Amino acid sequence: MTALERKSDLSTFGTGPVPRYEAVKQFIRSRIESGEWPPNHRIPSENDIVADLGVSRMTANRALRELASEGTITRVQGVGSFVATHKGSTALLEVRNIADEIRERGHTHTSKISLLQQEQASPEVADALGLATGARVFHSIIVHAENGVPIQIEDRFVNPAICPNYLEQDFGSITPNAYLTLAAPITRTEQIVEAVLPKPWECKLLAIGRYEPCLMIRRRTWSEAANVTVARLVYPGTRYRLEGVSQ
Amino acid sequence: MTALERKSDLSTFGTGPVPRYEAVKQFIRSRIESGEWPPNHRIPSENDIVADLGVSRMTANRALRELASEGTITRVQGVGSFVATHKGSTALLEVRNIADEIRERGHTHTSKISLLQQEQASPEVADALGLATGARVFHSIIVHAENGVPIQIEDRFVNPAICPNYLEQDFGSITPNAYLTLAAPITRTEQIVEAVLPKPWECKLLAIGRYEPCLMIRRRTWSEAANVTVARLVYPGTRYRLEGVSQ
DNA sequence: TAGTGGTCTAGACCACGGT
DNA sequence: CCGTGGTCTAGACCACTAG
Repeated sequence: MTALERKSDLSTFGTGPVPRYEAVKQFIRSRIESGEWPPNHRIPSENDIVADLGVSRMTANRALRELASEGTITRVQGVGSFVATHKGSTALLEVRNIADEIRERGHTHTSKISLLQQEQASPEVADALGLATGARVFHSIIVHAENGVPIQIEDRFVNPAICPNYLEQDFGSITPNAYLTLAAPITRTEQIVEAVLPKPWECKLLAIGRYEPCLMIRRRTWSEAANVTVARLVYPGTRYRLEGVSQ
Repeated sequence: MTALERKSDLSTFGTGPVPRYEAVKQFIRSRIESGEWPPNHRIPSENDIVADLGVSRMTANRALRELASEGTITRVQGVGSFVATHKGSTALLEVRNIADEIRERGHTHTSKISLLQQEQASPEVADALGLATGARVFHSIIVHAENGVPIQIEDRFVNPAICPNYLEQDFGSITPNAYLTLAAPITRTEQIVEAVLPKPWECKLLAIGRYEPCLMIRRRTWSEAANVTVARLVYPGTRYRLEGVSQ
C-alpha cells in the first residue's frame, strides 16, 4: 500500500470549493511538511496520482508543475519528481520607488534638486557603471520629501550613452527613477542595504543630527546588457523603514 | 483587422523548438514591451487567441495564466485580461538565516547564549505575539559570531503554546531559527528593517562603539494561524549588509 | 523497452460580470 | 443573455532516461 493509496479513501477529492489541482498540491505539501517525504524523496509520478487520486493527468501535471515553479519539488524528465532540498528561512523584502510609496500613503511627494550636472567619473563611479575613469557621466542629487519632511537623498550617476537627455529633464515633475524607467526599461537590479552614519552635508540636506543612523541603499540597474545608473539612497532611520511580508 | 490577425501569417506558430504556450507568451510580451499594448490595454481573450493563433484553449489559457502569475498581465473573471500597470522599480531583497549565510561563506558560525528563561510578556511583546499582557513567554538572547567576531544579536520571544520545549533545546548546536522551523513550519513572515543606534548593553555584546549605526530587523513568523515567535535582530553596520539581485 | 515528464488538443461544465 | 476566465477530462504524441 503506497502513501497515496492510504489517503485515497478521500473520495471527496476535489469535490469541495478547492480546485482539484490545488487539492493535489496541498496533499503533496502536507506530506512534505509533516516530514513523511523528506528532501530528495521521490514523489509519486503523474500516472500514480492519476490512478490513486482519481484526477486526470493534466490536473496532476499542473499540480506538480506549479509545485516545481514554487521551488517545493524538483522535476527531471525521464527520471521523476523529488522533494526539493530544504530552503531555510529565506524571505523576501520589497524595495520600492520612494515617490510611489509616498503617493500610495496618500501623502504629498516633493523633491528639491540639489545638484544636476555633467562630471568626469571618479574611479569608484566608473567601476560601478562599467566605464573608464574620467569618462563623462551625469550626476544628480535630489532630496525627496514626504509632506514637506526630507526623507531621502537620491545621489545618482547616469550613463550618458544610454540616457543622453538626462540633464534636460524637469525633475520637479518626473522623478529620475520614473524617467530612467521610461527611457531604458530595467532588466536587472542589484541592491545593497546598510546602516551608516550620515556625512555632514547629508545631515544638512535631511535636517538631522550627526549621530542619527541612516539606511543606505546602493542600487545599480541595467537595461539589457548596459549598466544604466548607480544610485546611493540615504534615509533617516527615524523616518523610514523597509517592510515586507512573505507567505 | 486585429493586432492578432496581423501576425497570424506566422503559420509556423509553435512548429519550432519553442512550446506553443511559450510562443504565445512571447508574442504577447513583445506587444507589451513595444508599447503597442500599453498598461491597462485589453488583451485578446482566450478564444481570440484560439481563433487567431491556432492553438487550443488550454494552451492559450496556460500562456495567459503564466503571464498573470509573472505579474505581466491582470486577469478578471467575467471581464477580461489586461496589461498590468507599470510596477516601477520594485525589487526584492532576500533576508536569510544568519547561520546558513555564514556557513555558505565558508566561515565558522558560533553562538553564545546570553539569556534563556521564561518571563511574563510586556505589553509590547504580548501585542506582537497576540497574547495577553503578563502571559507566559520564552525569552532568549543569543549572540551569533562569524569567525569569532560578533555579528548579530538575536533577541527572541517564543509563544510557549506552540513550542513548549523551547527552553530545553541546546542552542549551541542548533539555532533557535532552525529549531523553530522544525518544530513549527513557517507559513508567514513579516519583516521590518531599520537603521538604529545600539543600546548600551547591545554595544557590549557586539563589542562596538556607542555611535556605530546598526541594522535592526524585526521579524515575526507564523505557523498556520498561530503567531510563533517575534525576534529583534541587530547587526553592526560595519560588519553586515543585505544584498539582493533581481532580474 | 518501459517509465518518466513535456506538451497539446477538443470538448465540456462552471462562476462571474456586464448587457 | 453572452462573453469572460477557471477548471477538468481522456487521449495523444514526443523526448528523455534507465535498465
